[in-house]
Amino acid sequence: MDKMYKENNLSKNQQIIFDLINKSSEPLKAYTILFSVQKKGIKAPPQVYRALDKLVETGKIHKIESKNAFVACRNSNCEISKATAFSICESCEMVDEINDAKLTKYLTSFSDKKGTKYKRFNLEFFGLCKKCK
Amino acid sequence: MDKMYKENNLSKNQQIIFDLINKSSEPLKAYTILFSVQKKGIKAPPQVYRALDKLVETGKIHKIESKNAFVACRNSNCEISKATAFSICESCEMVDEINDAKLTKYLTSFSDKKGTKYKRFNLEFFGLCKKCK
DNA sequence: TTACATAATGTTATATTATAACAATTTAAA
DNA sequence: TTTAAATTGTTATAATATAACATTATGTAA
Repeated sequence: MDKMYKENNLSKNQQIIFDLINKSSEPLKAYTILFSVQKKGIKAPPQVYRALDKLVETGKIHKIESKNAFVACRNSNCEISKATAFSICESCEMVDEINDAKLTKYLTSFSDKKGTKYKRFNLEFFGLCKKCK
Repeated sequence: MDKMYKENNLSKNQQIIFDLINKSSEPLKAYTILFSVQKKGIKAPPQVYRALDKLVETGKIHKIESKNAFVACRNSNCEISKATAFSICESCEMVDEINDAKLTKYLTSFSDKKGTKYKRFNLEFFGLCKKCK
């Protein structure tokens, strides 16, 4: 049978779900995604979670842990999600990815009191966004 | 009736659940806690979640967002959980609270490109702990 | 002390988030 | 072209968390 996808490295379900997240202005939850893509034939949670897992793994999206929700990566510098930072508005729930070279460098090179370095971090800032202030 | 608690500022359920988390060497999940405290009369999820919420609110414990689990605060400097940082071992799942004044100061005073400052942050580092390395 | 507001508790049911397990198909590539 | 790996489809269920409501305990102020 003809190949069903090839233009890029995403599979059909991955592409559908990435597109949805990518054009969203806010973090999307797994079941919100599920309901949105049912018309496209994605009918069950495992299909969504598998695509999300892969997209996270490849750095195309990030999971906002404090919200159990997903955003598209806006930052070519966070190679495969080793170093992620977000600002989260406590009022409107808006999430922005922070792309700050100095911050990344500071945290990437951080070592704790025992001298241990870490290969990955996730940082979530909370406050009020410009609109809500 | 006689007052049931007063030695400190925690209620009965809060104290039971705090004690359990405080003496644990690893993060505890809500349902693990629930099973552990059923013999003490705490029988339903809302009782656990309410105590956890209050303990988080007052800074006695922290939630490890990437694990949906809770640890006791080991750091008198993270006043009411405004500035939390943890190291998480990807192999043995061990979690340590990081208490590093420079790090805290750096992140507390961080402002993004638009000049926005944040009133709270949570940082999770991932890597291998000393034992697992 | 009594009366009142607030906080905490107990309880049932249910909502939300996530994975296990297995069969089938598609893809890449040897 | 046949084989391994990745992806998909599907059903069921596990794990995490909250809604809603009734009751009791606690702190405080009249």
